[in-house]
Amino acid sequence: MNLKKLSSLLGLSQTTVSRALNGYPEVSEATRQRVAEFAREMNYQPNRSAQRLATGKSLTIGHVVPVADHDMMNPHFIDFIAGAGEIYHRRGYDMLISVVSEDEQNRFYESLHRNKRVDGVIVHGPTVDDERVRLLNALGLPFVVHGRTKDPEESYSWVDVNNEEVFEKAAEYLLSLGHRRIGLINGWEFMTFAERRRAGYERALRKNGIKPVPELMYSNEMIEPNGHAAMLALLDLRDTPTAVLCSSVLTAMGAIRALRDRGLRPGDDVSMIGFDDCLSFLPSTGDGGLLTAYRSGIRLAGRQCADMLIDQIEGGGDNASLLLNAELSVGKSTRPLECATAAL
Amino acid sequence: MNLKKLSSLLGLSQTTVSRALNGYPEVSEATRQRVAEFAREMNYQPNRSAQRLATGKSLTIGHVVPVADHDMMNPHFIDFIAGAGEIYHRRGYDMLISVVSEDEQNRFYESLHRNKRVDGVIVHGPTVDDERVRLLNALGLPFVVHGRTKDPEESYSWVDVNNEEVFEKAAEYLLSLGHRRIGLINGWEFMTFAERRRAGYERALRKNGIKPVPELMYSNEMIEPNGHAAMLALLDLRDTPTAVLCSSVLTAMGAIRALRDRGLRPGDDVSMIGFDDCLSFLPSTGDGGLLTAYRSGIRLAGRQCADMLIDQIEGGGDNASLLLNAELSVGKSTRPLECATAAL
DNA sequence: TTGTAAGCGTTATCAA
DNA sequence: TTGATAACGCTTACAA
Repeated sequence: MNLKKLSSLLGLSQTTVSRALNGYPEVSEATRQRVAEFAREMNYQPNRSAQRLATGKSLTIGHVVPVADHDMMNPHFIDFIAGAGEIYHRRGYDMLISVVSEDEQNRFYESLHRNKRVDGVIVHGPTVDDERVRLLNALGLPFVVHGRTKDPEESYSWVDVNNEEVFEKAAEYLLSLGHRRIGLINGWEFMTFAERRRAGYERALRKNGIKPVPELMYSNEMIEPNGHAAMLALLDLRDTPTAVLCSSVLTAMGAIRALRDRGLRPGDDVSMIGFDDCLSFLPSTGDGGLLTAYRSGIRLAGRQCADMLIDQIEGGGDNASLLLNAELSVGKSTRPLECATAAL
Repeated sequence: MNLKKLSSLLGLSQTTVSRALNGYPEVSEATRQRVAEFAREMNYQPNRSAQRLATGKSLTIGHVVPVADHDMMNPHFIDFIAGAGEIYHRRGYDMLISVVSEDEQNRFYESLHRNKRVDGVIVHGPTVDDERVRLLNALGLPFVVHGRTKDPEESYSWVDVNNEEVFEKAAEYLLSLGHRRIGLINGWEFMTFAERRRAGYERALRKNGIKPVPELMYSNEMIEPNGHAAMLALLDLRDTPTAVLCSSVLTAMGAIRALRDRGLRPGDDVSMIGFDDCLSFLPSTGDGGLLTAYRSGIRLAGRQCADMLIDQIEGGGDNASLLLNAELSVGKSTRPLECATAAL
């Protein structure tokens, strides 16, 4: 069933039927009713390709993910996608996810644009100096970055969490509990979020007269085994940390496993704070939970990015930005220094 | 830049240019070369919507995921997507992911089909009696199921793991170590894979003269906290199990946490086998790893499903099916019964 | 080997 | 308020 048949059956022109279906004002209420009802009855659904061709809009948002990059195809990503997907569905957009090798990536963005396959894209996992931002700006393809680059001059839309502030506050919280030797298990620091987190951590230390030392800072992909390895290394130091800050709930889990391997207990022996994106398949963190953590719903970030991008596409609009606040919720993994068993 | 401009610049007809670009045989090698080069030079990329409209193919595969269903939007899903996405990219298809509420789901499949938005879909997480299979067969929309329904008469294409056999073998392995009281922490048993796993588990017990008892069997969403809760409940039994079979590496992690909460150790006190989909962000399981597990790469399943579906679409082909084998790799979490510390 | 012309199923511009 | 008619950019008979 297509427009032509539908309209001939109705004894109307395609134009009128199309207008009726798309809510144009110049259609009489009577015919609109009749058309709508008949269309439903006939199970008519407009051919999307034809619509796209005629309007020049694809009604599709793209997400390009590098195939080998674990840091992107990670459990956080799926939650983001779930959030964004809700919005796309609600606002009548399709979500196109492309799995592309690292080196084809730029060419692929160009192709998405030239092909007119998407009206815009979401950029995941921005690095400190991300070439995608320049590329997309050059192409004129609307986009929203989940996160930020380092350069404050670059203009683009973004949704991000207050990473620097959060890690500063987290470190300060540990300092307020009396901890002076605090470890950091961070993500890759060519990723902006990780760089910012380290900056916040270091600032808190410095404000308290403590010099950040490299031996307490680890930077790696945020997966459980890396948290485990980093914590083991920290525990092997001559002067071990009494508290550790983790950039992810996954590395925090690994770190806790390392503590247990050494017969230590989180909280009791070493205080731990994780940064949690509220992954639904993991144990609950936060108030009363296992792990003291700053929490920021990544699903929410997905929704916000999607809405912002569509607003931009439809409004032809200016760049926007949104800083989400992560908040601390105290669990069982942090303890004042004096309450802790003498470590080792 | 579009075909019209490109061809007029070349002094050729659209037809010839189109044919040259699409590898039709009736074009002279000389012009093909010339066209190809010029197109590259001009950065020409065909408008996908126009192609789709003209050919009637969308070159798109759909994945419909219910929004509220944690069991689907889970970390396994992302790995599947990564695998499928690789194939789509390689074979020139787009991946459309739709996040839809449970109750719109069927209508959405219809709409995808009527809209001509996809050439086929992958069905995730089939239940024992899955209405989507009937719906899609009725619609005539090509699809491949990742998993199976219960009804062996239903005809459709699928890719699945030997769930029943694997759980039978896993239980037998535990039995061979001397364990007689074996717990099962399963997924939701309206999902076919979980039902099959229980069947395998029960068969192994019965073959060894042991009657499966409900108090040792848990069925729930496969997330860490549920594994934790189930194991706690098992440990609260008057007669606790000496070994436990977990349907997921996530519930296995929760179960291990529960053991630790009670001062017990996996392997030493309670043997554990998990079913692992090789989630890259988790600690390694298998040979020499923490957890004895049956392993089956879910990413591979994604690739297989994608290839099978595209073959079916392009070949106009018959239904196919593929049974993947999971294999046991022994880690540190299983021990002969006599070596175990007397539990509790 | 190349070209002409008719779709594909919409939307959008005019005119009535 | 409605209707012809021309795009939209490609593919594909059919002709040459």
